[in-house]
Amino acid sequence: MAEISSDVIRGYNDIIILYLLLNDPSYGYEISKQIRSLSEDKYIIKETTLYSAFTRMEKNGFIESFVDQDLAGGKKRTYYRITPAGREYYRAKCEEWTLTKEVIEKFIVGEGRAV
Amino acid sequence: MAEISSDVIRGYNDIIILYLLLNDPSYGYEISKQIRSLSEDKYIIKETTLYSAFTRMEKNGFIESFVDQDLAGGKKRTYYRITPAGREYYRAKCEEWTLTKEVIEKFIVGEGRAV
DNA sequence: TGTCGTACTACGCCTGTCGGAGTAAATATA
DNA sequence: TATATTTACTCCGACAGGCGTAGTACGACA
Repeated sequence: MAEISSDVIRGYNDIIILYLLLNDPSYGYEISKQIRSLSEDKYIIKETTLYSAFTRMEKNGFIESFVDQDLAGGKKRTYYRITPAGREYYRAKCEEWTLTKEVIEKFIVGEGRAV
Repeated sequence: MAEISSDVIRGYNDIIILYLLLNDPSYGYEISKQIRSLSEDKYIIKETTLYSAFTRMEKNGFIESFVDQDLAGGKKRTYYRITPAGREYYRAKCEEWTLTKEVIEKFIVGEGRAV
């Protein structure tokens, strides 16, 4: 089966992550599991990709972090919350997606057609 | 208006170029004009991107080049022709596109919906 | 006792894209 | 006739996101 390559997904990890933060704050491990289950195992984000996206998007003001210190065993967990700028960025990226999709589909030969 | 960013198009330039070689050989300048007109000016590929894609794809065996030496004034023009491996690569990339589109659309909130 | 799941961090490489500059001949415009 | 634009590339180096590898540390389960 075809796999999703890193070059193809590049530029979309941001919106995938932000989508999962639209309603509630969340954290790395949970988001990675949600991406996996929502995509029906078709896309499994790499940990390094995910956490570096958090760092970058926080730097850009699209998300904010806060730490839950009170987990069992004194463990901590870093949550992320989407900011208004992040919502705006998400909206813009969705528009860009629509446009990009239209453009790319002009260069795709549909299934069943001879190539 | 939303613009197509380089991160988003990354990974699709190959299929855009190969699509334009499916029926006939062509060359850089013509392909760049065709991309522009077919996309209705929504996507204008950068020259450096285009020519480095040629180099890379030739190295990978997806296209072959030949030179027309007989242009007016002794000018030459480098044409590219898609190979069977290139057709196979194009087909695979189209499949990947279908899959990727399905995945990404699970993380997109449609127009008119509150975000 | 050891492996699996949870929840990360750090380091550095790879690759496609792009900005900028340069070359040079043909054609269009003033 | 002089200048600008179009055609048709080439070279170099920078950038940024994704990813491989490794490491840390705790709890649960068998």
